[in-house]
Amino acid sequence: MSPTKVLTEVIREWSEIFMHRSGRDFKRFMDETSLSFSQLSVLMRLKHGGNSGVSEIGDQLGVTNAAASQAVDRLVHLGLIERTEDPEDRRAKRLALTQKGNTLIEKGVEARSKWIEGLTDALTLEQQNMIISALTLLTEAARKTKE
Amino acid sequence: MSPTKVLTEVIREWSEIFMHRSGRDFKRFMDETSLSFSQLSVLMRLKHGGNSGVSEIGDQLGVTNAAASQAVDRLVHLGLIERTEDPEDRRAKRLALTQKGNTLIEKGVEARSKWIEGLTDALTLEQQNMIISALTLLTEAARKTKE
DNA sequence: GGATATATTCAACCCCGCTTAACTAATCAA
DNA sequence: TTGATTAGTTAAGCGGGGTTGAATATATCC
Repeated sequence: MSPTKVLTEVIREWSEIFMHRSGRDFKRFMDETSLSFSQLSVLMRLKHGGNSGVSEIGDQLGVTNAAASQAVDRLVHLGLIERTEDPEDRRAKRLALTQKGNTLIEKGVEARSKWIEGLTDALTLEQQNMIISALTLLTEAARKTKE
Repeated sequence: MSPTKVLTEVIREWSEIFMHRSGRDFKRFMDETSLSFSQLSVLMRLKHGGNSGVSEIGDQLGVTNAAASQAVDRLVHLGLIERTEDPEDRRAKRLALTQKGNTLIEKGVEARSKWIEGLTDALTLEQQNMIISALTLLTEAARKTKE
């Protein structure tokens, strides 16, 4: 079997396990925070992709601006995001995570990566170093393919 | 900095990127298939954890049995799962993916791992081998920690 | 056999997030 | 300046998926 074929197979298996566990953790996170999929998507978008306006949120979520506006509004009332007028174009709003929103998302990421960290406890130092190198490679490659 | 500290950091970063992209892909998959988070959870449970009854589905989803029953019913009508009487205990039903449901989930997994496969194209053979080893280690470790 | 427990479904109701449509306000352009 | 366009909000209504509680059928226990 060619190495590329093996790599594909390995990636598939890992992705499946990762998605399965992370999906469960994500669901739990939704329940704990009482936030919907869309609401968390908005928060992660702001965390990851920087600030943006309401329409961009709607585009990303694949919903109408009205729906995006409502979602944003709920998050503002929860104190998780800030909605200020854009000084450059006073029709538009600039959205940003509040401190509270930011730490909430970081808690989520932390929770969802904790189980992987548990996996590495039993590994030798050499194996850990290999994983560091491998994930670093993947992370860098992913960063390069912008969006 | 200790290697464990670095490893934790590397895992966090990789998880964050992975979750972000996969989350987006998952959302797209939900839209394309017109299936809800819960419905896909049920399908993945059946794909992953083997067949089960309605109550177990409910437990896993964290909803009442009535809700689980309804979710199952919708999926049966969509032809994605099969609901047959359990011959051992005729009060219970045994749920299983149909061929259609199975290929649908596999399509989903494939779609969600494809972007990672794209990342590895530009890597040397040596780097690819390292990633194979690393992900294999992680996958095996994950399999060992049952559930 | 009769009482009780278990697995699932049915029925009625509720809430949330989406859509469409109408509206406000700011900007652009002739 | 005024008409068209763009960003966002608001209101009304719908549907999906949840809940509780009763109903049904089978299992289990004495």
